[in-house]
Amino acid sequence: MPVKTVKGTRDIFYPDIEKWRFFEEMARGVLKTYNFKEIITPIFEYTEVFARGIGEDTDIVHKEMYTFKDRKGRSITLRPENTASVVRAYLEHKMYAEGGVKRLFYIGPMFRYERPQKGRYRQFFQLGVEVFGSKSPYVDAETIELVINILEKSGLKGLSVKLNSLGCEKCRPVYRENLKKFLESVKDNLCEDCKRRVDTNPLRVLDCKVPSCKETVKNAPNIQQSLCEECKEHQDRVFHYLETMGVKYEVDPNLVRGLDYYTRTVFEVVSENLGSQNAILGGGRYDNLVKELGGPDTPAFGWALGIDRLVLLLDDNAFDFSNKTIYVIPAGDSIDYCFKVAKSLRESNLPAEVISDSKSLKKALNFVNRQNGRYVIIAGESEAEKGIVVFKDLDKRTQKEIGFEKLSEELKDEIDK
RNA sequence: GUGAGCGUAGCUCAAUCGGAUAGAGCACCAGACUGUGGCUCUGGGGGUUGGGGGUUCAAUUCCCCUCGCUCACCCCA
Repeated sequence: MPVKTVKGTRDIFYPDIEKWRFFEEMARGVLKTYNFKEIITPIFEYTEVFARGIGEDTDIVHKEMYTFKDRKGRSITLRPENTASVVRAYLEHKMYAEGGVKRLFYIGPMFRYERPQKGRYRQFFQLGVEVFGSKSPYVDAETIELVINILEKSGLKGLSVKLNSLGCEKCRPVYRENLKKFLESVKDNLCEDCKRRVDTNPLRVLDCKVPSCKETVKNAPNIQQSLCEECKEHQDRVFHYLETMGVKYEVDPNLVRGLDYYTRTVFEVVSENLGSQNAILGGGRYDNLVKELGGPDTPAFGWALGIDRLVLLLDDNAFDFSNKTIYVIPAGDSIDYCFKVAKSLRESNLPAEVISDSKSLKKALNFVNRQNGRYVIIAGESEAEKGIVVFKDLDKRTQKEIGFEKLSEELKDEIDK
């Protein structure tokens, strides 16, 4: 095997691609009904966009980016996520000047240099949304409801929605210090990783899976009880709207997200049917990012969904993979006639394939069988002379003659759509 | 970056304690069968056993290195 895909990347093709397209088209439809507009940003940006947008201290920026120098020596990075790029675009095109609320969605590949495993790839695909210009908790709730809607239309089971608030620039630092003090006092009971995190990312300790850490952290100060009045009020209203909208959720005070920019609402949807990479989407509010990147003070909310992981969960049985192609088979020197027939079918929006390379009718029929094909049209010399075709339904084991002119009309009754 | 498991034909897998020309099923190609299908029968093409090195009279088998895949850790979608 001379050349292979790069580690952590893969080819996606039939039949899996059918599931991708189903999801993508369904999601686009839903997004349209919430008045989201698509944005396509470049898959690479100046490294600075991500370094500043995601946060220098995050793992993503630290060790997971595909960064290289272009021919002029500028540092370029393949996007590890898309929020930073969308914010950059929002600012570059001064979209804030329109006033009001801006709703954008994107869909496309992201790149992270990580060790691949189930549900985790170096090139993976995300569908995401960003809402700019609203600090209303209604936006938090509705944007979450939007993605729950998409998930429900995907037919997924065994999902749970986890919700938390990380506070704002006023209450978070206070909480962070209190937590740090607490963790220092119980440091001996923590795992090695967590001992390190006490300084680098104390909130992350709350989410550690090591049993001893879980136990230790049970008595840690709870962010839910440390929220300031405004944050508390915001969260209560998010809860209220979610309940009105019929979205079921659970509050998880230990939910922290890996990106620096989140404020207040954070959420995550996990599946019990994936491996250890069980988060299929995550997101939250980021009220300071736009300002930090040099824009006007603009509150924002967004989420990103892992399409690879979602497709992994889609039930094969929910898809019709049956072969609806009408195979057009020549007999004798009738390939010209076959094309006429196929053309006619295609004009009527019926999928047709001419079998031009088969040495015999028998072999052609054999081929169709192996393709799990059902419909065959024999368009041989004698049919061409009479201006008819022979239509066969291989499942029903029936065949009949149809006049060329009546082809699409008659087939509409025969073909199972 | 760390750890574990696995790499044999296109696919799924065999190959005894280290032993002969590495086999089978499915798939593919051809014929029986020159205009009517899934069956059957016959024949055929396919492999540097992931790669490199070592031990041995002899390596798919044992050892080392390396690459790849998978899962887990870290982290995340």
